[in-house]
Amino acid sequence: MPRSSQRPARVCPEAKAQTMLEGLSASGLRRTKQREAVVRAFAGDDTHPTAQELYDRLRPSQPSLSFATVYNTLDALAHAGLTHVLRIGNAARFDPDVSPHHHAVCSQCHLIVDLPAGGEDAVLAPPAVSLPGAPGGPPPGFRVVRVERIYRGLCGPCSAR
Amino acid sequence: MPRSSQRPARVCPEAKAQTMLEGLSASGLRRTKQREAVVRAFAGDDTHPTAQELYDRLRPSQPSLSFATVYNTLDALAHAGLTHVLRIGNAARFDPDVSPHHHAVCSQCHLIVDLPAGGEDAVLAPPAVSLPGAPGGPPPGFRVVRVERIYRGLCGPCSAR
DNA sequence: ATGAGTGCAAATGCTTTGCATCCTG
DNA sequence: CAGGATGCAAAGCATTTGCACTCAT
Repeated sequence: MPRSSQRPARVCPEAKAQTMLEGLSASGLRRTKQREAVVRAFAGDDTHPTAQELYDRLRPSQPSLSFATVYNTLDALAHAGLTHVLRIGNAARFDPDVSPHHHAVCSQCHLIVDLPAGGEDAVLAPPAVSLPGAPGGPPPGFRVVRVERIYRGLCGPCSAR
Repeated sequence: MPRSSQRPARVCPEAKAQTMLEGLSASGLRRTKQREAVVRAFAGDDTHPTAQELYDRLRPSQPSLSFATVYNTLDALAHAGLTHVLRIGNAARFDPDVSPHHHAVCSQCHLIVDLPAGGEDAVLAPPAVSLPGAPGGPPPGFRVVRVERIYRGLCGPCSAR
C-alpha cells in the first residue's frame, strides 16, 4: 500500500524531474542545462504555472535563460506527452502531472486544484474507445483518447466570501 | 415527444435568436442593430466560432460593424449567461448552446462537435453541490456549479486517416 | 437628454519565429 | 562536427482599452 491514501501519492519532485528528463531523452530531445532547470522548477509543481510564471521563477538563478527557451521547452515536453497543457484562462497553463486526474477551477480567484480521477468513469480509455451512438447519437467513429473534466464553481474560501 | 431523438432537438435559429435578444433586454442590455446582427449570425451556429470568424462572416453585410463590437457583444452575451466561452485552441470560441452538453475535440483537424449530456452524471448541479471528500480528498468546501467535459481524440474522417 | 453602445485605432498580452551562435550527442 | 537548442528581438495574433460620436431607452 502506498505511503499515503490522502493524496495521489505524489512522487518526490526530484524523482519526477528525473523521469521527465529521461522522457526527453527517450523522445530524442537533447538534455541541456536550460531544460534541466525548467524541468526541475516545474516537475513538482501542482500550481499549473504559465510559461511566464516559470520564467520569472527561474530568472534569478538562471539569468541567461530566455523566455523563448522556457516556452519551447514546455512545448517540447507537451509534444513528448510529458506535460499537459491547460487552457483555462487567457494564457496556457502547464501541468506536469499526466496521470489521470481532473481540475476544479474557482470562478472567483481562478485557483486551479487537481482532482484525483474518481471511479465514475475512466479518464484514459485503454488504447482508444469509440463513442457509442449513445443518447442523441454523437459523431459516429470518433475515437476518444482522453476525457478532460473541468469542475467550475467556487473554492472554499471564495465560497465563504 | 420531441420531433427528433437523434439530435438535441435544436430550435429554429430564428427562435433561438429571439430568445437571445430577449435575454439581452432582460439583462438590462440595449438591443442595437449590431447586436441583432451578431446574434442572428451566431444563434443557430453549432461550429463554435471565434469572434474573428463571426466578424468575417458579418462584414460583407454589415460593413460598418467593428471587430470590437463583435467582441464586446459576445462578452456581454457570455456575462448574461446566454453564451458559453470555450477555450480549446488559442482563441476563445463561443457556443450559443447553453443547455447541458459536452464537447468532443479532434486532435488532428480541431473540429469541435457537441455531445448531448449523457445520463452518466449531471452537467449542472441543481443549485450547487459540494465535492465529497472522495478518494484522495479534493479541496473541501469547493462548490461545483458546472462540470465541463472535453473528449479528446480523433474524429471519424481523421481516424480513418 | 443621458449614458450605454459603437467605431476606430492604438495598447497589451500571449505565443511564435528568424537568425546567428552555442553545445550536446 | 552536424544539427538541435539557445538567446535576443521582432513579428503575429488575440484581446482589451480610450475616446469622441451615435442612438436606444
